[in-house]
Amino acid sequence: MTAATAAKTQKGEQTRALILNTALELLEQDGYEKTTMRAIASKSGVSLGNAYHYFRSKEQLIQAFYHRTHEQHVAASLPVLERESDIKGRLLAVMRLKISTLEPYHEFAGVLFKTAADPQSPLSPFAPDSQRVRGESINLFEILVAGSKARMPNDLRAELPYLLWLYHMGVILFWIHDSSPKQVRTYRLIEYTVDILDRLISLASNPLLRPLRKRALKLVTELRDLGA
Amino acid sequence: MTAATAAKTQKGEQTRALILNTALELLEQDGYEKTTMRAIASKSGVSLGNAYHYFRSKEQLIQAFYHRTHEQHVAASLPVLERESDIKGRLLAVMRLKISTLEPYHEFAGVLFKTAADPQSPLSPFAPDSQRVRGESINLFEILVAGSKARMPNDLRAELPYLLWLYHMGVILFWIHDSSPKQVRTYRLIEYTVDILDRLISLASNPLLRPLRKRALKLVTELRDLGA
DNA sequence: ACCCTTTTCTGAACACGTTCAAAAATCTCT
DNA sequence: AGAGATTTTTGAACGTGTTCAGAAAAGGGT
Repeated sequence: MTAATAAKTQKGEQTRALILNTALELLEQDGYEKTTMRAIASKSGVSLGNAYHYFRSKEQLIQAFYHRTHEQHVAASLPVLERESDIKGRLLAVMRLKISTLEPYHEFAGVLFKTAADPQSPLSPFAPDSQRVRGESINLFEILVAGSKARMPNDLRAELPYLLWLYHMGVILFWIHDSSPKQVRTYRLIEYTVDILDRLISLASNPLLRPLRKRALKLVTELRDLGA
Repeated sequence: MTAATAAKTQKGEQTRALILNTALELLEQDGYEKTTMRAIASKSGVSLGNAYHYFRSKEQLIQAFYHRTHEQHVAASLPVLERESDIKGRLLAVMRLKISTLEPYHEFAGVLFKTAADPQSPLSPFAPDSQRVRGESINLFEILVAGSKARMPNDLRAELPYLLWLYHMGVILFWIHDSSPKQVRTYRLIEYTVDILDRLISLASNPLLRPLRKRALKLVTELRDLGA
């Protein structure tokens, strides 16, 4: 169980769900700062201490929020991935949907990422605690790659989902700092970078670039091994 | 003045400096969490309120810390840049020095980055408030590029410092999450990526890659314009 | 039905970052 | 040197996230 104190009773499950739901509700409604633990407890009709019985910290609550938006994103992406086979189109759609899914929360996304960037936080995308969420997230890009007809070297194909996930994290980081109206810059960034990535994937089969490709992929795998 | 309330009197300057110094001292000694505003004020022999007269927030204090490590990094880099002309060697040295400069603070660097990642925070590397620091930081890479004999297209040469700064931010992000002993993984990352970047710069003159290069550079400039 | 264990829940407390009105010290100008 | 304006400094207060000892409720076995 990646979460905090699990509920061990039927009643417990109920209370836990109640707190979580009101938390998400308040979070969307009032943003991060205004959503105090006291407000959550109060609106849930629960004592402050009880909220902490089910959620180790305020960040825990946020993690649940993350997970929800991720599920929305996957739900929105899958239908598109069914009918689009071009890898460029697939990636473009998935990335655009990611941003549009996150759009309503742009205001306090900074705080989200802020806690996520702290490696000591269980919220960190690289932390073991969020491994499940990360796995699910990468999984989407596995589907994206597997279902495309794009021709590319096998070694690249194996690592591409992870690389695209990394890329997608970078785009989110950009988006968080993007204060342009309707986040125009982020959408522009996506259009450009997806085009560039598409070209790079095409070029990857070129023998001229083979050493470079090998080198880059070795970097990825070696760092992964060093991590474990 | 990017800082908080400036000191307007000689005495004020003194107190301001006193608070800042004890803050940095405690920060290095006890880490972020243990260094409370009360502790800083207390050790400085000043009231809590007075600390807030000179520093708008705890984060402000941290920004000063950032700046100090940056200056140390530049001081360590310049001598090397004098005697090394190969761009690969220059970049390798600068990046290694960056990490070794930061090394003592790895433990609480997460918190540093945590606040830095919040776009609403003046500490954010992309925020207008830290423009000066960012400018100085990019400046180091301008020196790095200008003093190298590497041949490359002019359009790339113009944007390379900024791109390298971006790259260096990415490495720092990786370093923060790197819990391997002595941060071996980060140093490995640097070796690999510097090699790759060096090869990419060499390849950039190749006509085959011209459209890709143009496209990538247009992305950079266009996003910059959209930002302003 | 009883007791004992486990779980749920409460309310008060703590330390923290931050704010603010007002006192004290300092500066400025005549 | 003195008066008025500005700056520095204080101390108390507020609301926050979080903790904890223990009360209340629920569950389980005989």
